[in-house]
Amino acid sequence: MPPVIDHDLGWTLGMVFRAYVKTSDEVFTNVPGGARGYLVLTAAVNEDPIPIGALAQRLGIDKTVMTYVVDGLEEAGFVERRPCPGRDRRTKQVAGTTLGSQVWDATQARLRRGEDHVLAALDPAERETLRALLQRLAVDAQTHHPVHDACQLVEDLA
Amino acid sequence: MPPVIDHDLGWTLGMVFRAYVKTSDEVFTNVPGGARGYLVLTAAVNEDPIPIGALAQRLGIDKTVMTYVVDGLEEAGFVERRPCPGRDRRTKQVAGTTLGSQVWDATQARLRRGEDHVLAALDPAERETLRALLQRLAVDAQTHHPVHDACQLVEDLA
DNA sequence: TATTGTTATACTCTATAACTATA
DNA sequence: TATAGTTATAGAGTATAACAATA
Repeated sequence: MPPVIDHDLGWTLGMVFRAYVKTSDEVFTNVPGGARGYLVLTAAVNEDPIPIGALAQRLGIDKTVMTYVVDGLEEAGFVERRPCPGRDRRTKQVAGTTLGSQVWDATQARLRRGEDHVLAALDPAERETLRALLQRLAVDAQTHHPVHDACQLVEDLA
Repeated sequence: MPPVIDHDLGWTLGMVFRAYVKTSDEVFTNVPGGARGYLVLTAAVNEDPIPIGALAQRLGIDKTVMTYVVDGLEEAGFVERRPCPGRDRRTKQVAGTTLGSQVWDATQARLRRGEDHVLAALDPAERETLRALLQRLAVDAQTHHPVHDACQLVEDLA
């Protein structure tokens, strides 16, 4: 019998994702919150600051999780919470510090090697193709806010 | 500032993986063990039977998890544990039942629609490309047994 | 009353290790 | 003594809901 499993999207995605997570455990030892902390740090250092809640939604992180991820990064001195410029004093934004920027740069380099490890089976062109396709799916999933209305999906499947 | 996050492999993989998991929650309501149960069922129904432990390793599932996944499938009557043909009476293999086969067929169809949902942003050719690339990475990760020796990776990253 | 961010609780996973029966 | 499968325990992770401050 042929290896049916190899064609299963769930299996392939899961295997690749877990391989990435394993690698990231090694890469992100210096970043509180691991891969998720790195994600927040990336946004804080490189992107325009937005309210914490909005960032959580954008990254696909639960807002309660976001709180202690930011806690960890702030304790390490990589980011800091600031009041938002607007006049709504409830909102805070997360901004990267100089130290955070340096750490991010260094981690970037390590990450690239970690990713090479995961993508070792593909040549450079294929890696780019994969990245581009995944990016489109991810952005699509985020904008459509995945299957947030499960009802519609259930109908689709019926 | 540009959206740096969108280019992060960890973020894209995570988003797509979670979108898949969400969808699979809807698709696999009739399969004990969810996506993982379906994986085991797929192997049991379609592939040559191998010892439980070997199957666990092949699917990337922990052997203790495998036990209760198989428990669930067996209670539902979708698979059954059998002694292995060889003479080692410790090993058992998981074989799909007729009912299991029928359930698998039906679930297959639902799954395809669920996957279409996740891959909606890509055209048919792109979907095939993505599947093929992921498959190669997954098979590679499984054979190389991911980063099972983290030591070597740590060296690589140093 | 609704919303932002935080805290607290409970629950679900998963990883570890111990156990049994064979070898 | 080592291995296949199972069981039991504990720890990490996550989701839910309640909370304080502001709107």
